[in-house]
Amino acid sequence: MPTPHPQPRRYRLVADELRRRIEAGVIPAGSLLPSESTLMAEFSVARGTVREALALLRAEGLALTEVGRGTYARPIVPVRRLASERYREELEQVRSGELGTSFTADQRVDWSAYTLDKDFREVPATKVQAELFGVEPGTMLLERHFLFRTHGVPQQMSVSCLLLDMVAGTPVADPDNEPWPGGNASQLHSLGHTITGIRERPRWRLPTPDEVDALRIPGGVHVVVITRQTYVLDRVVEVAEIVMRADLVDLDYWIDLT
Amino acid sequence: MPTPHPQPRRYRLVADELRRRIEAGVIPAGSLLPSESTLMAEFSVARGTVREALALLRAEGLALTEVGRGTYARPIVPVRRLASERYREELEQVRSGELGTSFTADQRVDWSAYTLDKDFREVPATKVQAELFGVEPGTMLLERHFLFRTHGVPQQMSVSCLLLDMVAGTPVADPDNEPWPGGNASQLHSLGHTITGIRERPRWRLPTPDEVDALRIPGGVHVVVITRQTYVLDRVVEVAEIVMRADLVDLDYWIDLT
DNA sequence: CAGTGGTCTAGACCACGCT
DNA sequence: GCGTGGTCTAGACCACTGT
Repeated sequence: MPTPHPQPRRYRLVADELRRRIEAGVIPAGSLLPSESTLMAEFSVARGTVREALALLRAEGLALTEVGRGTYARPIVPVRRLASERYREELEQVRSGELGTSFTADQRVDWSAYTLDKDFREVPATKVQAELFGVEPGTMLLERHFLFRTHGVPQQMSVSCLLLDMVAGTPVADPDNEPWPGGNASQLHSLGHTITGIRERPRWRLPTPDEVDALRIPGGVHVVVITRQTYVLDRVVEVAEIVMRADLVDLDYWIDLT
Repeated sequence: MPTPHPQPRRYRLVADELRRRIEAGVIPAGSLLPSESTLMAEFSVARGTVREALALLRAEGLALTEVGRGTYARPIVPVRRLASERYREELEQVRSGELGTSFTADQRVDWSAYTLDKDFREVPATKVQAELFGVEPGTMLLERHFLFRTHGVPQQMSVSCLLLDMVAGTPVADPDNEPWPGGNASQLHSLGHTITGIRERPRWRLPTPDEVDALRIPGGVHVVVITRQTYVLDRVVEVAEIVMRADLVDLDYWIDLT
């Protein structure tokens, strides 16, 4: 809808003023904006106009809306930096055999605030999954569905798949062993596979209704979806799809050229 | 706006039906959807309801809208894979001293379809720029604004900054030398700097009015913004911000753990 | 319960793209 | 000029969240 109407465009004026107030701190982060009816009165516009202004602010990531409560300025939330280097750190741990020592102990302490919903299924690979693994469609996979929470708040959904004949009968296939100390790298190491590389393909989209529900995503917030392939040499040993609220993460990739 | 109204919700029904038609190929990619007034008649709903349905399809990336023309199913467009490995390839070229030979020649052929708008400025570093470079705010920078086109179609906007006292008086500071064979890596190599790493931080947002204008972004399409820092050892030698239509690129990062 | 946002209607005027 | 979407109004009923 690239720019008709050279005139005022009232919904823009309303949005501009609200944006100004939010950025100036007149409306502090996390606090409620005036209600739609208040805004109708203040700016002398119809409700539809107010709602268009609020929709714009939501799309810009400046405001969130909850039914029955109101629209509020986006609270300042701790953003999780998702740096590619975290994989290297995980692997260092595994290689040095230091699981269960200081670093892992620290992790465990952090884990006290974490809870994990898990659901393991054995399924034949879909066409997409097969392509990502480089195997024939129908090859059996162990599909592991996770929902991570911090202090009870849902943070991340993921589906991680392993080739079933690589894990069947091992502790990795037992959901009771999750969360696994040292994570994926450690898990694969226990199966005799040492990760040599990871490929990540991030994209952004609207959340599905399932995701809105599971992650309690407020109106106007998008999700980041990362498709991850874990490699041992040229072989893909794990395929995962990770879904997070886009406003809670900050992707950070390091490309080493030495 | 997480899900009130357990009932039909008409705009959803309209959107669902249109989505079905698009995915089934009843409405081929690139072709126009029925006009809003046609949809009003077909589904017996008010115009606002039709517009909400179309807004949803736009937000999902399935439809694009152009004023005076209509709303059409997203055409199938060649998506550019933005793989991190491309930096390694550039660097290989530079290292092997093969600029001007086959590979570069091929590039040049490709370049025949490219045009580049450029605008160089000498500016003091803003706080953000200074932080990215690791220098004091106010340090002079060469700010290079580029707009890339393929066959005349704007594809990518970028602003690439170099430390002015590193480039002043060199061919790199002359816009007439753009596009530079071999790209950034080659350019920095000519200054005696061999790149050792790159950090990229991708994010996603609505386009600014400037971006809508420069990149001719249709309604409902977002942009990917990549903040790039080019490193020589621990020193940042280039900082760039790259803006592309989100529906035309596919980010692909490889994390080597060997 | 009152107040919030979510959905929907039925009008209206305007700027834009085509023919 | 006609049809397109962009904006705007003034109503209405509903579900959800609080008290």
